[in-house]
Amino acid sequence: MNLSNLIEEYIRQNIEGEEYLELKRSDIANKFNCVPSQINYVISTRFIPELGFYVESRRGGSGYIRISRLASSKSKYIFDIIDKIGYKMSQSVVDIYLNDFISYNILDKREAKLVKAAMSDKSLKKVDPSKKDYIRADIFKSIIMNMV
Amino acid sequence: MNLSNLIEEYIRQNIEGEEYLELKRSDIANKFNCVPSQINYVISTRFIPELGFYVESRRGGSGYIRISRLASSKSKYIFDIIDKIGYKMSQSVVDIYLNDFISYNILDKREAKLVKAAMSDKSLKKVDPSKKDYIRADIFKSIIMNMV
DNA sequence: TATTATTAGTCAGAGAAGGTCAAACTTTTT
DNA sequence: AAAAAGTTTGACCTTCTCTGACTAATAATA
Repeated sequence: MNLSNLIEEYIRQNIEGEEYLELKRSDIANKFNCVPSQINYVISTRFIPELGFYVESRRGGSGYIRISRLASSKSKYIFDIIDKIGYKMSQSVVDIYLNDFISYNILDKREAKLVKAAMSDKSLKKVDPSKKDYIRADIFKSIIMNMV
Repeated sequence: MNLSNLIEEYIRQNIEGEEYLELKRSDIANKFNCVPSQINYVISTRFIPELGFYVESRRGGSGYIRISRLASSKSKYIFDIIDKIGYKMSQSVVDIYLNDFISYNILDKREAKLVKAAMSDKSLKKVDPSKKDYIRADIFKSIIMNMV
C-alpha cells in the first residue's frame, strides 16, 4: 500500500456518513509523515468533482481544507458522472471511479472487476498508445450508461 | 537448468495453495541476479492464460505484478473457449458467446449486458477499424479470465 | 491600516515502479 | 552446418507518486 492510497482511505473513512470533512493540511501531513503538498496530490487525484466531491479551503490562521460530498440520488449521480467524465481516462483513474461505484452500490465487486479487466492496459494493448485513454473513456461511458 | 526455469519454479512454489501471488519485479530480479525484464519474459512465456494464470500489474511507487491462478473447475471450459476465439471477434460473435455464458452460469444477465456494452462498436468507435476485432477479442479474453 | 505569522496552492523535477522491443547469445531441430 | 526456437540482456518508455522551493491568501497583531 502506498502513501496516497492510505491517505485516501483515511479521508474516505472520515467522511463516511458525514456531509463534509474539514481537515488541516499540516495535521494530516504530520500524521502521515509527509510533505503537506502530498495532501493536495491525493485530493486532486482522488477527491475530484467528477466523483461528486467538492473541495473548499482557506489559508491563513486556522485555515482548513473542507471536502464535501454532494448528495445526490443514484441515477443523478450516474448521470452527473457521465456528464463530467472527460474524453480521456487512465487506468488508475478508472480504479478510483470503480471504488466509488462500489461504495455507492452502483456496481458490485464482481462487476467492478469485470469493468476493470475490460479497460485494463492489457485489454487495450493493441490500441495505439496515444488513443488508449480516449477509448477507455468511451468504453467506460458505454458501460455505465447501460447499468443505470 | 536455465534461469527462466528457476524463476518459473520459484513463482510456482510461491503461488502453490494461494489464490494469487503478488511480487515486486525488481525484488525477484535481484534475487535471481538478472535484469528486471527477465521476469516479464518468464511471465509471458510460462504464466499464460492457457495454463490457468492471469496476470495484472501496476507501475509507479509500490507497483506490483499479481499472478492469479484461475479456479480449475471452470477453467478448462474457459480455455477451450479462449482457444477457439482466436485473435479476432466480431460483435455478433460476442453475442453468441455471451448467450452461452449465461446458460452456463458463467455470467449473469446483467454482467453479460455490461460486457456487451464494453465491446460494442460504439465503445470502440475511435479504434482503427482494421484493429477493432482484434481488440475486441483481447477485451473479451481479459474479461472472462477474470470472471472464472 | 500596515505588518507579520500562518496557512494552503502550484509546479517542476526526482523517484519508483513496471513495460517493450530488438539485438545478441544459446540450444534444439532439421 | 544451417535454420529455427528459446533465452538473456540492456536501452529506452510510460505511469504513478513524492518532495521541496516558491507563491498566494487570510488572519492576527501592532
